[in-house]
Amino acid sequence: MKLELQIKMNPSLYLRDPEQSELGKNIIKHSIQLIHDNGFEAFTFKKLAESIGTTEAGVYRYFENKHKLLVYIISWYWGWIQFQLSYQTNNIEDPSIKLKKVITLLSKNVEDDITTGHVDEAQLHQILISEGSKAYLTNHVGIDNKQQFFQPYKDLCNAIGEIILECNPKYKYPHSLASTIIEMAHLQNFFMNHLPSLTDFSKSKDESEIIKYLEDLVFNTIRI
Amino acid sequence: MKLELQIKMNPSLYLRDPEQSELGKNIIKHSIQLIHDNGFEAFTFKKLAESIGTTEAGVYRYFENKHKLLVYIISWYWGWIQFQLSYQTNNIEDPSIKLKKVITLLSKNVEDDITTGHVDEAQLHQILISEGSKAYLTNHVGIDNKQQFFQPYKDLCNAIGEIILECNPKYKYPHSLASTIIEMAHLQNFFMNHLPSLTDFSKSKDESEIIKYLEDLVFNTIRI
DNA sequence: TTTCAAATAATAGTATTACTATCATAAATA
DNA sequence: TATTTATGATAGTAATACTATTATTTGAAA
Repeated sequence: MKLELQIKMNPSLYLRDPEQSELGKNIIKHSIQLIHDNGFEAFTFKKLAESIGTTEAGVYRYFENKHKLLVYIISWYWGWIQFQLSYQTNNIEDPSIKLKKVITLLSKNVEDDITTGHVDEAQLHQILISEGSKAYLTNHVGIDNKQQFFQPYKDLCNAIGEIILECNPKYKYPHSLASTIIEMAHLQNFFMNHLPSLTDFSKSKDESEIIKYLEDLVFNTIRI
Repeated sequence: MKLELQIKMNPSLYLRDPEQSELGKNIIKHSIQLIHDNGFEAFTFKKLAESIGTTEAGVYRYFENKHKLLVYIISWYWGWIQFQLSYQTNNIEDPSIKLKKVITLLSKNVEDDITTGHVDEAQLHQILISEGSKAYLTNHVGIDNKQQFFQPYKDLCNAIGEIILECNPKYKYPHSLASTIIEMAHLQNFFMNHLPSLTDFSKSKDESEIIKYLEDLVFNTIRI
């Protein structure tokens, strides 16, 4: 039996559900590829259509605009991370071991997950590092937020906050620390690779150094 | 005698020095206003020209494109912060008091500094919160970095790293912690105002809560 | 098996953006 | 006074971010 992981997406993000057709899946697959390769600014629906072998109008039937498509794939990623988190921390008692798993999960370069045919998680992880914050750093963040576009991020943040509170029920900033962990796992990775003097990570450019930094930061902060 | 603060800018950022003419100063002033009001995505040289009362071509004589203009005003801001930092920590012996000043300086909503005629620092601070990371989260970050576009940010990061080391000479990640402080001072502010469930700050939306969070984070991390 | 609706392909068109180019004029300077 | 230099006014182009129309294919219900 072949297991397929399905992540439930907010229907306001799309006009037609891309999971329900070959064209839809191709849109997701090639979007990830193109945004990964050239960045979100250089990404256009025309290039995407050409890469798939369909027309611009074809893409517009699935997504209203490229911003919603970006939010879609980012939401998908957070849903997938949420699943990985519950899977990997299942049956673990010690909350500090759970928290270490979280830090590693967010910081380590991901391998492609074969149970999700049309999504390359490794590329998606890179997209999150370089483009993730563009999902919410917009003028219309309020409108998007009202439509729950950032729910998967918030859910993850809550889940991590819970683990932090299990480690230290008296810690006062579990959500802020959770969002700090998430954002810094990505940003320190970006800095390490592109602006290394903003970090203390040697030229090896190894994510394990980011993990050490974050573990030191987090456990010194929450220790009682 | 009237003191005017001049911040030395990287000449590769502009075609003609905007400090040297009325039109140039107007470009800076109105850019800050427009980016603050409508966000960087909605900002165009046409709208800017209209707002000043000049033509698009007039703006292009000063800046090659809107990205360089954004990097320019952001660099200016970091230069100004650097100055504030050295000014405010001058004659202070205790490094942990210096570090607290840094956190406050980065987190607190800024007031307009009258010694800089055409720049509204309060608006600039808001721009940094919402648009700051767009300066480097691009495809061409490597090229920009080679041209030293991010030098003011790096200098600030180094200066903060030095203070961290004064507090604890054995701390292993002074630069990463410095960039974490800078980025989180802004990001937690953005979250507080737009995605509050990613933080633990009450509805008062008071930056002093961010300061408390960061002080707790930083001093627990570096304490010996 | 036919029929009918839904999905897709092909093409065209528009407003805006991000520029480049040209030429005339005003101001500053040598 | 001659001449550079900055600005203003206008025009033009390729690309982007869409919308609209029509024709064709496909797949499910009658």
